[in-house]
Amino acid sequence: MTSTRDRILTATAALFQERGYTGTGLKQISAQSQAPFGSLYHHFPAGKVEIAAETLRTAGVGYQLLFEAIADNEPDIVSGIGAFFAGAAQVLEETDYADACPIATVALEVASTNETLRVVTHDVFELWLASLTSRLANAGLDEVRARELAILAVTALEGAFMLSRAAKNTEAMHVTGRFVVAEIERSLRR
Amino acid sequence: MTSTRDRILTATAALFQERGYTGTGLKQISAQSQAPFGSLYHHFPAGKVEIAAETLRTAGVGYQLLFEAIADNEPDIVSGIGAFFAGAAQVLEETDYADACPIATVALEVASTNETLRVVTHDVFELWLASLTSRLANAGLDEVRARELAILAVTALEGAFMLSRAAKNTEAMHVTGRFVVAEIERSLRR
DNA sequence: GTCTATAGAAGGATAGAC
DNA sequence: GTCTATCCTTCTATAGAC
Repeated sequence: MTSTRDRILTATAALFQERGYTGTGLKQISAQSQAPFGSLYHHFPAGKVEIAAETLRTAGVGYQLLFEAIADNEPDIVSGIGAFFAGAAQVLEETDYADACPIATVALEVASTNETLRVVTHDVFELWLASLTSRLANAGLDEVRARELAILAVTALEGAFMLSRAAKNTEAMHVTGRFVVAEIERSLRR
Repeated sequence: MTSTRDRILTATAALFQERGYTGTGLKQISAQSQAPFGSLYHHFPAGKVEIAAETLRTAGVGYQLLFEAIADNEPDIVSGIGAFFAGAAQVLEETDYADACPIATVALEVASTNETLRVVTHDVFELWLASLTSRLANAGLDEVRARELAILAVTALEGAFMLSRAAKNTEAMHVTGRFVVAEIERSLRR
């Protein structure tokens, strides 16, 4: 029982992953979400930018919940992050390298061209960093170190998505994940 | 004495950094390069994809030369990579976070939508990895470890560009750069 | 050969029928 | 209030004037 509005956001998120913001047309969103074209403007009067902003915020929260679900299934934060990188690699393989980060492509596209959306992508990254920082701090790290490691994890993940998708293999995701895990382990042992 | 062809490639690289592939129009390229619209098709008969492919290859080599120039000015590979991250942060600040990686945005946009350009972005990343791997191997690391560290450096750099541009600050670039430098130092000491 | 003018398709947005 | 048909702009690409 998904609402039209939800279908629009889900379809847009998938299109953003694959084609980015400028590469995604409203007519594509209408087709893929099985929503009549007019419904787009009924639910999002401000048009494409409003759809994009809502999609990014929703997908950003969804991605965080996915991480937390995976992390909560693991004994500690280290294996939680390891499992997340491994899961990302597996999803890439299973979807022919289409299902990656719903924010990344759009973040780079809008950083210098659309201030409204740039702020939304920034907010999503900060949401992730805050969540990860607090988990690392709970594991025993001081706040400063926890945030630094969170930043490393997110930047490394995003860069690994980029190289893995370009290469159509998971080498970068696996290698990068191992480094991040090792670095966090080392910090915790200190 | 820059040729029309060179001006087209330079202008396109700048537009790709700021707006990405689908966000860049041929008319913008024509205007920014001060080349008549017809000249685009004179020099690149296959149109936009050919311009993009040439731009990515040229900018990819240029970026590698920039890294090597910086690295050759430093006493060792560790401070070379440190200087590169620091330089990237400085350029971001000086250009209001517009002048970043000429490949990154396009790489994510085309990964699932244009096989020709996907391969070009992959080739550029592999060029960088090969160069960096050989420098790390020359510094004393075995080939496997050298390639792993090269992958970490490139993924971390690309992710740091993404978060720094979204945030309009250099925190991610500085933090990430320090981790990469520390990791390489540790490997070399072993 | 260099460049302008335009074709044909696709983009976002909107008016108004029902 | 849902949806279709259309508007105007912008896109890539090309034809042909000079």
